[in-house]
Order: sequence, then structure tokens, then C-alpha cells
Amino acid sequence: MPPVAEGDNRRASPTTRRAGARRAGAVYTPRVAVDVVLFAFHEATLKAFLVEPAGGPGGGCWAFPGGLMRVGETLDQAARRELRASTGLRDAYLEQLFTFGDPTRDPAGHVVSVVYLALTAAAEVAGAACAKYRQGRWYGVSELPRLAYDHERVAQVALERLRGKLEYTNVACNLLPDGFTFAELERLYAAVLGRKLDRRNFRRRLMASGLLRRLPATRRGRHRPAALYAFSERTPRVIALL
Amino acid sequence: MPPVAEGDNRRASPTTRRAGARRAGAVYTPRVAVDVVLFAFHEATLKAFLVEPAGGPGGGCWAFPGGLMRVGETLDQAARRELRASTGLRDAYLEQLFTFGDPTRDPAGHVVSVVYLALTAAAEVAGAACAKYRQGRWYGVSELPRLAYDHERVAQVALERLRGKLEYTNVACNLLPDGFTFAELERLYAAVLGRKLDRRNFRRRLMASGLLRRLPATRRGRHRPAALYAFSERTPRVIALL
DNA sequence: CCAAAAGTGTTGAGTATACACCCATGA
DNA sequence: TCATGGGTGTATACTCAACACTTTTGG
Repeated sequence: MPPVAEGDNRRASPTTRRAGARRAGAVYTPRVAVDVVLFAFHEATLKAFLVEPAGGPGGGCWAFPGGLMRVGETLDQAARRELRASTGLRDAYLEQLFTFGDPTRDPAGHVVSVVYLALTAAAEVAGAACAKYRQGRWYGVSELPRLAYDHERVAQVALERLRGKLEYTNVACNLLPDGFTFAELERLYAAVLGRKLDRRNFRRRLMASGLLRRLPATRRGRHRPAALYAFSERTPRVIALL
Repeated sequence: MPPVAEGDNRRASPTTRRAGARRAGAVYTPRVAVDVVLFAFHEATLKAFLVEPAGGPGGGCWAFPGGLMRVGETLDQAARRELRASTGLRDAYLEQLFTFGDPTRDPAGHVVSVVYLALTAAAEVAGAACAKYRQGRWYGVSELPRLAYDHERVAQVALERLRGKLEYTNVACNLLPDGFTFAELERLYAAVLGRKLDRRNFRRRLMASGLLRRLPATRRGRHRPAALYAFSERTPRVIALL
């Protein structure tokens, strides 16, 4: 396999990359956007936050919130900015998910989109009012409407990632507020993973993980009161759970 | 947490994103580059391919090959193009790794870099001659020189990903040519993971995985001949191995 | 007292790990 | 014949999955 000198090489070397900085905009490269897939667990269902782009040719389509990145900010900052602009949320778990760059994904031009996965325990707060879009609302992940751009695929990738991470990390702590019952935690896992879990085995393992802290209070309802728990820390941790 | 209308919103909505397409270059967004971290297993060592950017202010620093993305191509295409331009390799395993977007990562301007992980079994071929850079060569991953940009971090992330994937996928098939011995395969795993493996247990598990196909030939050396194997398929597969 | 959800242990099967000796060859 | 790396099996500890009844409360 002999080395091949391609016409390709002219503009793309690191040297050119740097020289090009002086004439920003003159270099013919796609633009960068950041999109955010925000999940919350609410009413025993995993929900995703969608916005309806104001008047865009999305034609009544929904999409995950996002927008162009700016020069001088980090990707994380851009994601946090977009999250806040579309939902009002100031804090949420954020993790880079994947970058989509197909030139046809946005019919109006080549935009590379760095997609973030976001989790919140405050579903009611988010999207109560949305300054940036015509409207924003929560959809159960199994009842998503038609999505614009390549966001069907984005949704799929985000869900896969969340499912994977539930089993071997403590991400779940970002989907529940302090003071949840074991039953709620189990319903969260069952809803996201799409399968039933054995109550006793589930409880044993999460207890053994040491991630949970028992609160003094109990939740009282129509039936036997349930002990309340909180995650003892919310720093991301890799740990086999299931 | 009341919704906050930020000055942020003006330019970043999907609407603006599309409208902006007509005046490409006028929108103030970082440029997009694709970098490729190519690994090979050679002489019982995991090696990475580095290039010395021609005359750039890298100042004798090495870096992973890469360059600006072009409008109209996919990320995968860009990665394949860069790989070929810097190493001559036409085919290699390629997987998107992570996107780095810190505005200070390239001192000459804000460039968002989508980094790909690449694997090849043809270490000798790659970089035999390199059209695009002053020079390109292999470095053992434990003896990397100082790297330009944020490529120290990039190297770290790439290695972590490779380590992780060795244990639960068949990626290793992309690092060995057909006709390897079990000892070679085990050395590959030991070198990448940085720990010794039990020969019998290792062999049992890989046999049980069904990923390997025994070749009729044997490798003859100074000692007892060793049976040769190949991976029965190279399509990516998720499977617990260790 | 009844309905509904909370809480609790054991057993059997399968899997993971640790470990040591013989084999085939070229020099 | 010897040095070198190739090749093989078993016993034990542990981990995982399946499984059902009692408790507590509100209505």
C-alpha cells in the first residue's frame, strides 16, 4: 500500500489550520452547534425535553434544544448555555454524547453538532417557561413525536447511553431528588431499561454499593410508610450495579 | 428557578442556524477539525502514530495527524481522508472517540476537534512515507514525546477507550493480521491492559467466545510450533471477554 | 378487616480464579 | 539433551438468579 499524495492535503494540515485562524470565515469548514438531550424521570416515566423551533421549516417538527457554538467558549459551556436558554435550568448533569456531522443532517447547511446528554431531577422546573423557543415540553421517550434534523437517531443514541450507564455507574443520582423510596428507584431503573427487576436482588445490590444514604424520614401514603433514601454523593462514579 | 432570558439567545436558535447558512463564514463559530489517533501492535508493544507538523509553531513537537473538515463530507469521511493522507492507509478500523473544544487548545484560534480512534494491523505499511507531513513515525505509547495542542489528553482518552473495549468487544481483531498465535494475542492484551493474564483462563475464554478460527498452518520458530488463528469475523461485536 | 405497597433470606447453578506439569522443537 | 516457549485440566470460592411470605398502614 504505497503512500498516496492526495489533492486533499492542501488545506488541511495543522499548519494551514493555524494560518487560517487569521482569516476566520475564509476557511471553508462546517459550522459547530451544540444540542442537548435532557432527560428526567417524572410520573414513573422517562421523559425527554423537546422544543418547537420558532417558525423554522421544521414544519411543526420538534427537536432537542441547541444552537451554534461561539468562539471562545468550551463545549461544556456552550451546552450549559443552551440548556439554560431553553429550560431555565442552571445546573444539571451534563456529559458529551456524540458528534454528528453528516452534511445532510440540516437541509440548510453543513452543521456539525456536538450532542450532550443532560439529566435533571427537577422536571417540573425545566421548561416552565422557555424564553428561546415558541414552546418546550416533556415527552415520554416511548411517545416522541416526529423529530427534525437527525434527532431521531440522536434520541436513540442518547437512550442507549443512558441505559448503559445506569447499569455500571451512579448516574441515576442525577434523575432523583433526595428523599426517594426504593420502589421509586426501582421503577426508574425498570422504566429506563425496559424490563422488570427483582425487588430483593435490586435492593441488596444497591445497598451493597454504598451509594445510598438512609434518611430519617419516611414517606407516608395510603399504605405502609416507605423509608426514604438519598445518594450519599453525586460525583460521577463507575461501579457495577446490575 | 425562573426562566432566564439571556442575551445568549439572539444568534443561537435553530432558526438562526439555518438562516445563517446562506452567509456561511459570516457566522462567528469555531472551525472543525478531525484528528486521528492510530494505534498498532508491533514488536510486542502498543504504538501510536505521530507526525511532526511541517514548520508549525509546534516547535519540534509531535501531534496526531489531522486537519480541517470540509463542507459536504461526513466526519467518518474526513477521518478516513486524514488517515490516508498522513499514513497512506486506505482501510482501518475507525471509531469516533471524543470531541475537544477548549478555545485555548490551539493557540492560533478556536478549533473544535473531533477525534477518531483508529486501529491497524499493518504497522509497517503505515507511515512508510508520509506525503503530508515532514515526518511521521510510531512511538510506543509509554514513550510518547511531548505533544502539541491538547494531544496529551487526547492520547490518554484514546488509550482508556481502547483498554475498555478490549475487555468487552472484539476490537482486538483490528490490531492483528490473520495468522497469529495465542501467545501473540495474549501479549497484545497484556501490553494494552498493562497487566499479566493467566494463560489458561485467557485461552479458555477466547475459545469459548467463538470469535477465533483455527488456521491449518502453524508458526515454526526455534521451539515447539504454535497453532495459528484468525478472527472469524471483523464486524464489531459487543461480547464479554475478560 | 381488607387492599395495597413495603420489606426481608435462602438455595442451587453457574462462573471465575488459582494453580503446575508435560510437549514439541531447533540448536 | 537442553533450553524455550506451547499447550492442557481441576478444585474451590464466589457470584448471580430465582423464588414467597410477613408487615404496616389507611380507608
